[in-house]
Amino acid sequence: MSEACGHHHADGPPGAADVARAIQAADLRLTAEGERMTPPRLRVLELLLAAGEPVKAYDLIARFGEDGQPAKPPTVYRALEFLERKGLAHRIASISAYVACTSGAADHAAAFLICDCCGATAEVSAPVAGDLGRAAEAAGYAIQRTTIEAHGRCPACQ
Amino acid sequence: MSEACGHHHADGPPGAADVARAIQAADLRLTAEGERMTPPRLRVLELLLAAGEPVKAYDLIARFGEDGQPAKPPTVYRALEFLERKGLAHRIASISAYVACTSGAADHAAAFLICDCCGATAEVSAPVAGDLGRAAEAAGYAIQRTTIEAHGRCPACQ
DNA sequence: AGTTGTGGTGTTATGAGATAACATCACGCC
DNA sequence: GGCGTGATGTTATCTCATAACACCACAACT
Repeated sequence: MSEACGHHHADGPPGAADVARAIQAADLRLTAEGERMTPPRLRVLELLLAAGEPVKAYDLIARFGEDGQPAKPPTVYRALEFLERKGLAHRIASISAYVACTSGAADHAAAFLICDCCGATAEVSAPVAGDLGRAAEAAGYAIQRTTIEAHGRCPACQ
Repeated sequence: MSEACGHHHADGPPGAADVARAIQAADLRLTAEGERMTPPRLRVLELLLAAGEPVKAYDLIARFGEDGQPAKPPTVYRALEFLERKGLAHRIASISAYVACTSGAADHAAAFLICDCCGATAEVSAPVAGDLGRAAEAAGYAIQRTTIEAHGRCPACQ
């Protein structure tokens, strides 16, 4: 995904300390909500956080085992569904990939800026009340969730 | 796709006359641009227009032959890619489906309101210059294309 | 008319993404 | 201890999409 172009990119993956911190925060939040951070969920979240960019489901499946043993697809897909439901991860539909949430908010709509050159993504808060909301209101639609993804070039790749 | 709920829905599929009109307009525009409206492209556009709602690729494949003979996947996917490139159809990533364009504009970014109950969709013009554009500018991203899809309930299904 | 390049189509095969169905297990609760 | 619920393990399968290659149509040029 990354390094499709020859550029130098500043944002490397987060260090182990960052990952640990995010895991702990997630753990706390789940416990507070009466949810369980089980081993497969933890593992998938770990992989997403460590990647720091969108990851394909089958890459997660391949990386799942500590020893290189792949997981079975449902194991990972179930973890992803849970993480997404809890707002800890997001699916990026336009590239069929998954990414750890970088917003602190518990339950939120997200939007993404995706670099087609290096794969970097930036999560921004979804403009729920903005233009799209107005269009929906005009058409009489009651919106429940949104998929908002913008593709282009990140600052480093321009 | 439609009729998942028991409601009555006003917007039926367009009649043959509407389809014919849209086809002719598309044909004119392609000719003007030096592109060819070949049989498979025409057939796929016809199917999309007749459906009047998002259609799965393999449904197009199944319906392709006049006599019930399915097409080969590449035939339909190539037609879809062409139609999308020319702005005559759009892919809706969040449900992996395709829909005929209902905007007259030749080359445009689109956004969709999708009813999870009955499958109805409304195409609205993408808010390129709006919130998302501002977020992209703030993050230094140069946007090339967008995927904007809102899911919820259409007026009839609420 | 022959030739050649380009873009489109037909066909086979396979790769990539996701889920259904069912057995089993862990845990809290009474 | 017995039960209900939610999570996991496992097998199989389904859906979505594209690679690769042969062949064909058509325009442009000579």
